[in-house]
Amino acid sequence: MSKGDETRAAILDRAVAEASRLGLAGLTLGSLARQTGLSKSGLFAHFGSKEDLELAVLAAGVERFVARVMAPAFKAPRGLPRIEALFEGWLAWHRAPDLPGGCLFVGLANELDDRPGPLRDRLVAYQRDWIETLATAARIAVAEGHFRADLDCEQFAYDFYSIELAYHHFHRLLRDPDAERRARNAFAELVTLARAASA
Amino acid sequence: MSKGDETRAAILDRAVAEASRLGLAGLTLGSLARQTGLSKSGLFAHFGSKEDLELAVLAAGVERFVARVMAPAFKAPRGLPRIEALFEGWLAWHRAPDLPGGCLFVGLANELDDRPGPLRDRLVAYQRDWIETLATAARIAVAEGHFRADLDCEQFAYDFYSIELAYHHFHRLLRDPDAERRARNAFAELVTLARAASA
DNA sequence: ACACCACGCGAACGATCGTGCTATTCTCGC
DNA sequence: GCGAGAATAGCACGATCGTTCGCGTGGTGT
Repeated sequence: MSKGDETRAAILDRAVAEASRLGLAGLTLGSLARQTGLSKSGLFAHFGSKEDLELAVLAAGVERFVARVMAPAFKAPRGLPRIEALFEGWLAWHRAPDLPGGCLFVGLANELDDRPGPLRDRLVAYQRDWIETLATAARIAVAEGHFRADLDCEQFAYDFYSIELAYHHFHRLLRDPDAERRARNAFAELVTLARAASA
Repeated sequence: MSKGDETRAAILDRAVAEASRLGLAGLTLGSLARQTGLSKSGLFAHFGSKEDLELAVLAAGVERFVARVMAPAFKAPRGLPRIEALFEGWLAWHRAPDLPGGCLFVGLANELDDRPGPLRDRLVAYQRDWIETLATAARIAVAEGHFRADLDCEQFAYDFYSIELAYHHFHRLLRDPDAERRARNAFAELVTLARAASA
């Protein structure tokens, strides 16, 4: 890795952490330059524009998410074990030390939901992928006989996702010490319902 | 109402809408002045500082939320009907025309979760109130015999809230046309579980 | 109707934003 | 170890941020 790539990676490290805490609005070239010890223009040269930096931050976040949550889960056995691995991996993701502000995507989602552009488009695409992954995992669990045959797998993905969002909210905004327990309760209930024979 | 109060209210109207779409970061005195036809300094004079404006926006949002969601729900009969009214009122709240960016509080939550200060403190207090209201409503439903006796009412509030957050996410970011149906499904399931006799 | 004061405007402030240019320093292949 | 090209610094730019101040003007209470 050349010198340039090294510093670029170091910048992105700080940028991801900053974006996690303060969002893209709080991610400024000035503060980023201060934190990395670079000059503002020296830092800027690594990215053609602010938007390119933001895109790079998003890409770096996705890369980490895939490596830490997706990939390990796909090493777990198909069906319910994989779904449990996704749940656990995502819980750990929320508390990753390099994401001091919690899940990067939840923060970005609220900032970008009314701001059209390539950044928003990519985030939406990633989110759809992630939700589709959840739904597919549920379908596999049905095929494996872990979940009941008539399970609405898209609804399962929605409910799964809603637990994540609530955890983020209760943990990061309200600092609720019970947030994790509540999330686990909700997940256990969700799984129980998915296993049960249909009514 | 004096002239000053009138313009102040008009400013807050625009400010609430702007904060709903773009968050507090996108809420600038300049754009607000342009939209209201005031000069920047003239507008500024109505609020001692940007933070005071933000606090006023939050207060105005809470006022509307109470008037449109809380108050009507408390006119509904105690127990399950009231809980259903809370759910419906909140669904309507998300799509209020004066909140073009969706629920004001969800947007603010993500912006303030790592930004200490009086603004964050107040938002947290409001959110705790809202959650406590949900839990209390569930306890009443238990007392009325609508919900089973051993229901975990705090967990119920968590699950209820998670549906709201997921709806916001699927509706506003992903523009998912099924968002409302998914939310209703999840709510129906939540109620069913709360009614059922304990396992 | 008059006086007064709230109300709003205009100009300017220092800071910081993202972004160009030019120069200097450093790195790495030969 | 030298020369080419990448990497970084320095400086300046226009724009916009929140904020201050002084000055008019028009709404308001008597």
